[in-house]
Amino acid sequence: MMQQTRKEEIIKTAAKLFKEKGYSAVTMRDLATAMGMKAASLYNHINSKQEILKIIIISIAEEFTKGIDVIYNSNNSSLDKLSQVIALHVKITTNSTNEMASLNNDWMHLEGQSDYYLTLRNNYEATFIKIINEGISSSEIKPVNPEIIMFTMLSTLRSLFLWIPKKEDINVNDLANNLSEILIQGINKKL
Amino acid sequence: MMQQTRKEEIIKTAAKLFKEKGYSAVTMRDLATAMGMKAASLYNHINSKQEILKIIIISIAEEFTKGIDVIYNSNNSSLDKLSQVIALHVKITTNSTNEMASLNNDWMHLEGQSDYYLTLRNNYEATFIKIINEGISSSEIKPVNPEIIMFTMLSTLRSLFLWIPKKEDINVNDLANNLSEILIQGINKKL
DNA sequence: TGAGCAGACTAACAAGTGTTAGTTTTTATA
DNA sequence: TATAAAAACTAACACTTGTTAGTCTGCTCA
Repeated sequence: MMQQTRKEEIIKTAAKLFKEKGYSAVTMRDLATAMGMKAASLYNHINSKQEILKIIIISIAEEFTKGIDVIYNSNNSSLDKLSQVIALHVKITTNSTNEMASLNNDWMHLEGQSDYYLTLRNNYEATFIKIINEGISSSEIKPVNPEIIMFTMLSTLRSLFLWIPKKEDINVNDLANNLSEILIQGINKKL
Repeated sequence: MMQQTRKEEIIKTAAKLFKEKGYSAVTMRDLATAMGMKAASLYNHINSKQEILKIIIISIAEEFTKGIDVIYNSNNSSLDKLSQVIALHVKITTNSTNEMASLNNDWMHLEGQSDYYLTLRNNYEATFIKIINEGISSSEIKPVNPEIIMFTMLSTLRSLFLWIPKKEDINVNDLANNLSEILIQGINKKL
């Protein structure tokens, strides 16, 4: 239906405001003002503030889960898989920068639905760890604590939404390549 | 004065609640309940909700600024300085886990004081970049985009507050050493 | 042209917000 | 044990919150 457009506009605008101040600090009147309408009018398109948050977060979380499963089941080396995970984050974050902020900062405000989100996140991290462990087994990856490896990589990748909008000049492929270089090879020149 | 104790207790409790739900979603009645008192009684000790946030954030931000200045002005190699920065983050985050959450997530709710916070943060990042650039000049560090190096390291270090409380078994020194290894040497075993 | 409808509006609600004023209880010390 | 300070209380305030009900406007198409 064509009216979906308006609903999607509201959700996109909400994501932008949520990024700036967080879900709780954004009022329906703030959102309405940003949309150029009155708060009550929003309810012609959406059912509740909660629904907006749910749509933003769950759709992206599912995108990540699907993405990493494809990567895990491919026939590449473990290090290549990790590079592909990096590229996955860069791509999704580039396309959905504001939404990524809600995913990271506001998932705990999903009333009744945060269990589902946490399940998705736990599955994602479990697959991530499997890739690392297989890389250690095959001697591609140093035998460092795999949780610390994942933590380091995921911290960086989950923070991309803070950084990408400031660096519009940087090419997406370059960014993914630079991150792979740093995260996988390190920064030590070892002369 | 001895009464400071009570005020500090309130601030510590507030930091814990702020970490769980964010500044905006925590009400003075929530805080009072967690303290075992009524909301109005909080005002015998603190002036406002804002004041609590300000104390939490500004004191830690100043600790970081002072810490990195000492490291920058020391006579170590650039890579050693970076290791010390990592240890600084691990130490402060271990001692002030909940407060770090506010620093990262709620600084934008500092009404009228966020400019000062941003100044501190910009100074911190400028010094960080200087360390990296000097390391590149002296051929200790690979000539990768220094902003991306800083972003990678800071993302990881700023996320430590999410991770440290789950890993109480891990020794603080071990964690700092592992992070230095991964962030500086990379994870590639390069057989 | 006129019926229907998407989408805006105004007005209002009940509940929750940070905070204040004034009062009572608890604690410590002289 | 009396006194004063510290710290709790009750009651209330003005304002903001998400949301609902009901209405008006303007476009689409039979």
